[in-house]
Amino acid sequence: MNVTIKDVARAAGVSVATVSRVLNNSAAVSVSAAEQVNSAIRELGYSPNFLGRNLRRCETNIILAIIPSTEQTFYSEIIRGMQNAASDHGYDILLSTSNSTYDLEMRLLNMIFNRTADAAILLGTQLDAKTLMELNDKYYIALCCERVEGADVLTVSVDDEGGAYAAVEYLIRCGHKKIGMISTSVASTSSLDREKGYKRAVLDNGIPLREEYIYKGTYDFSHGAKGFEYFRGLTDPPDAFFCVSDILAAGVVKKAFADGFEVGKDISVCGFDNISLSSMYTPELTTIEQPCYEIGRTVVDELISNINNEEKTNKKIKLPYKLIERETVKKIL
Amino acid sequence: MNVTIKDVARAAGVSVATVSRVLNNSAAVSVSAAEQVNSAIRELGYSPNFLGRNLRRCETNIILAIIPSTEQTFYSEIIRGMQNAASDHGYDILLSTSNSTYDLEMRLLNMIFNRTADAAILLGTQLDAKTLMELNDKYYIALCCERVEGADVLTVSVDDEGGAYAAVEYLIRCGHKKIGMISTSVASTSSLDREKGYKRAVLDNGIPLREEYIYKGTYDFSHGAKGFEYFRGLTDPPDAFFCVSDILAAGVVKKAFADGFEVGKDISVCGFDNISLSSMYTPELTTIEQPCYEIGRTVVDELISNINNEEKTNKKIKLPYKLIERETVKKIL
DNA sequence: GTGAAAGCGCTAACAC
DNA sequence: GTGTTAGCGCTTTCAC
Repeated sequence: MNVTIKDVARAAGVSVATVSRVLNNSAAVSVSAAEQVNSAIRELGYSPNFLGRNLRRCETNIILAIIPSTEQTFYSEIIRGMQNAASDHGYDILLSTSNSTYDLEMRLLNMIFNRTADAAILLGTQLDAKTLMELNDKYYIALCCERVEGADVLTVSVDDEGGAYAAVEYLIRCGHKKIGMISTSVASTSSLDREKGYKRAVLDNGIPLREEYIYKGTYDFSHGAKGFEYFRGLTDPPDAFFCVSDILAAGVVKKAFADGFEVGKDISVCGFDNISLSSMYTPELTTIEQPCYEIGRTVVDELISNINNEEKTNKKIKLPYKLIERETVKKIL
Repeated sequence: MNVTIKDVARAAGVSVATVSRVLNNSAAVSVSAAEQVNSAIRELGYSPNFLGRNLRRCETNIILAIIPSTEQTFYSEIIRGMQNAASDHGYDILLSTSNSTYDLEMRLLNMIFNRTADAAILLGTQLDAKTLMELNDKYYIALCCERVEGADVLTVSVDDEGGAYAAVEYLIRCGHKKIGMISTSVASTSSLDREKGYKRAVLDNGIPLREEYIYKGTYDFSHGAKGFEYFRGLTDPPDAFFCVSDILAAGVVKKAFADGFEVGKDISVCGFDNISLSSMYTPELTTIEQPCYEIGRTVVDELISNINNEEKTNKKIKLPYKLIERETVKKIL
């Protein structure tokens, strides 16, 4: 059943070295020999065993991307970007999901320890800076979407702080002064950076910063509604809401509607990510778009350049966001 | 840098065979030797090179799952099911996306040809029955969610026809007699099976079958609106709509609302899948739920049993659906 | 309970 | 332009 390079060599009447040469185009081979080999390959239905090749070469040309879950639909474009970039360099991207779990993430990282993968990209990690730095010393890793404070590791993400700043400033420009933010209390640098942007935009525009205007929940849809309820309970509730994700924004839109508010007329909501849901919703979500495809391409390009250059750069790259004006923000002025 | 089993053996003062034995628990080793080895492993930070192991064993314990894209959020639970089942048998699931592209799918399948993966699961394939059967002869493959007509290959999916039948019968029970169906014209057996279910339910209930009541588009959200528009253009339009997916159902709900219809009061809509979007929508989507987690577990369990038994069963398994009553269906009676 | 050694399939010196 | 061969890191007989 398992036809090997030896079988091909025998059938073609040449040595295994010659077969290997035509397989890899690694050296000149006479046309006649090449023909011989190729027809033998075809006849025998030969396919090179990469376990042998990879062992010999000490490389797999596989990059592992570890994502928390495939539930987050906005990973989809990132992955497409990764794949295209990888393909350009002869690499393949393989995905696996960690369920945001330390144990599973470690088990998957094992693939780089045991040489089953050449590198790993972490889209949201449970590991701390110290561990990450140690890994980065011995292996090729990159962070994507979520940076880790203090980790000097190649990181590619959107400009979270700038995006949040733009969102809030847009809300202010539309006439809003009481702006609530729905963020998360989970350890997430993207949320933290977006909070920074929110605060800076508020302050820069001469609006007093109120701590009670920042609600922190989880990334779950239900926390959109919970956040909205929380704000409605305040004596002086906000009339505009900046959410750290579109899922959360959708949550407040749904809850607000259920409570009799017309979003985009009575109150305003702005999300972040621009996932496909955002334009499927009624009303359609105004949001900050991440350049997902570009993010994916960039991590992989940089990671492979690290692999090839043997001089890790550990760049921290922030790609530009884009404000997408749709229907959930009311222009008061 | 690369510490191997030899280094461990040397450091522990034993042979590589002994190290291998403690690594795999494959044979009795004296406690003292085992301790020696384990501490050497710890000291040297040794991690076995799986390329060597896999080459030797002719197996990788990796199952490749090829999905069209991660955009379809309902794969998420399927994957979780796959992972858990795989983990129970000492396997890992790796994902890759084919973008519904023949070339990319083939490139990924290459991983089973070149022994980088032990088996592959196809969630919606571009390959035809003949190719699939040939692959199934030489390798371990399985189909998930989408069967292929005439392919005698292990297949696990929801009971598509039964689910559609249940949806349409529910609509009828709620008092509807004019039921339109929004399906797809792409080659998809799940759509075809759901059409069968629709037709059977209509006929079984003494309602005449009208060909113009079946609209065929793509899986794209926009085709929900297009389908709705098409139906509104009919001289005698339906007042209930069964959609082949929740995305499509969401499309008709949004369009209907924009056109001034109150879904769940003026007209009814029922989807399929029960993706997370369905309960985030306003109104929330009535739909047919797929047992995603179970589907994932089942394919992997059966696939691994095929691998172990050396006697492929090629079962065709249809798992039960569940009607989820929410807000988009009006009860006329 | 342990070690020596063959060999998994492949690539890449090296010699011719 | 081609063949011989060592060896990648590992597991597993086989002998002791």
